[in-house]
Amino acid sequence: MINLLSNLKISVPDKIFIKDPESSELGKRIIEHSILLIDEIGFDSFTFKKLGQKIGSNESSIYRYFESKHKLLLYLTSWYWAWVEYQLVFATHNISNPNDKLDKAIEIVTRTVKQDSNFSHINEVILIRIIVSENSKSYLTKEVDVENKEGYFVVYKRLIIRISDMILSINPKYPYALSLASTIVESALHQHFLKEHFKSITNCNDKVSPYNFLSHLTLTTLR
Amino acid sequence: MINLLSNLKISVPDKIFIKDPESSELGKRIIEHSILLIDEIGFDSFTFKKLGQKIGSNESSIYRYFESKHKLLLYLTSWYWAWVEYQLVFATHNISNPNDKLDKAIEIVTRTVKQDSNFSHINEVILIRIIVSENSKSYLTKEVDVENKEGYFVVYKRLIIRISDMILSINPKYPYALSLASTIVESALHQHFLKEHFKSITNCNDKVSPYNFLSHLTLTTLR
DNA sequence: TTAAAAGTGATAGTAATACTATTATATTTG
DNA sequence: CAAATATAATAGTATTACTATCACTTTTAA
Repeated sequence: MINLLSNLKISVPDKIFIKDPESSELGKRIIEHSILLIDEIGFDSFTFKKLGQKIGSNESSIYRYFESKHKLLLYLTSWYWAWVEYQLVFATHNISNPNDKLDKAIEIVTRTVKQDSNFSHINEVILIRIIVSENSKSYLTKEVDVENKEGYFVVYKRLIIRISDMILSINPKYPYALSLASTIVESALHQHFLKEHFKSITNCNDKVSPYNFLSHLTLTTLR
Repeated sequence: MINLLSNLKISVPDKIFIKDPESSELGKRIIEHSILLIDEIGFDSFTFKKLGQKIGSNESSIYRYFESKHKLLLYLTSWYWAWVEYQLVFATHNISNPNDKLDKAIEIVTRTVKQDSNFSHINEVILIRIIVSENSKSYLTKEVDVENKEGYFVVYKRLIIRISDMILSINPKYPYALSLASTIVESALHQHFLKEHFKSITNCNDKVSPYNFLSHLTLTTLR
């Protein structure tokens, strides 16, 4: 998978950026270090000025790639969901048993990676951490409907629909396939958060993972 | 219930505020209009200056009640969860059948109210709307661990634990009671959000409610 | 090969934000 | 009636989230 992925470009809706950060060295440094800096200080305190200082570049140069830090966050979240979608499609396409297929999908959307590898400038281990705490901020805004029309959330929605289709192929009569799929994905992130910060309201810990919980929940519901 | 609640003071951890907004007219106006203004322009654009203009008062006066807009959000979310907790305890305490009890609890955490009534200065219909889009911003911060130690999230956590206990009284061997409880509460908000903004990834709509989905999910899982 | 175009960096400037501090005035309470 | 408390008004600060301009360098295209 490593070699395969390193030749593959994860595709992000192109209205999100002004200039494709994959198209230049500076662009790649912006992505690489924005992930590190958001992880370090949080998205709320993150600014293009601070990022510019980190990468030895100028604030104004970063604005040539993204019109705001919100758009940069949309880029990172879209990239992440596209990466998860790729892994999900790749890992499930040759599984014929519908239960096994869905279970593999749940494994992929719930897991955290131990080490990054595939894309030289993107540290996936850290990217997951920022997705857990920042993903929902990408859509919990007053502009969500406008941005949704612009297609900024297509990757995320497509992933949910893929999982929903897997649910329906196990049980075509299950009436809440989309809601269950969106809950699996959202709860996976939420349980990872609780495990780190609100341990008293989750059963997840070093031994029990969000995968164990969500896999059990889904398969008992559909049985 | 209306008369009962109007004599009851919902209790919010007192470290959240500098001066109790319930203790004065100005304090009540701050709460009342912060709910309306956050609903109108979103928490990100909300400022104490704008709120001051709305209520014909001064920015500096509002700072005597809350040290930041983040603390005000913590106040509103704590108030909301305390209100939900109260309703949950009240509505379930005389139900002896564990399944019915949990189902009632799910009904309460998933419902949106049609009209407000109980607390003159708090519009609960609108408060729920802002909880759906702003609740997670209260804890998705770099300061969450410090604030958790200060007790800012006790109400929310206590509610989850109550639901978890109800789950365990149905099935004491179910190993994910806390995670299921936290998922029910989180998913309830999330499905309400999807229903309004990302209709293509939820089955909830005017006819199917988050309650239908989550009640079905929970009861089939525990059966 | 050379001229134009594109990319980057540096500097400056703006309106708004998220506060803090001070002083004056009004209201409540003992 | 004096003292304490609450509120309002004003000013000030550092930072944010940009926009604009200009200079310099590198790339590309004729």
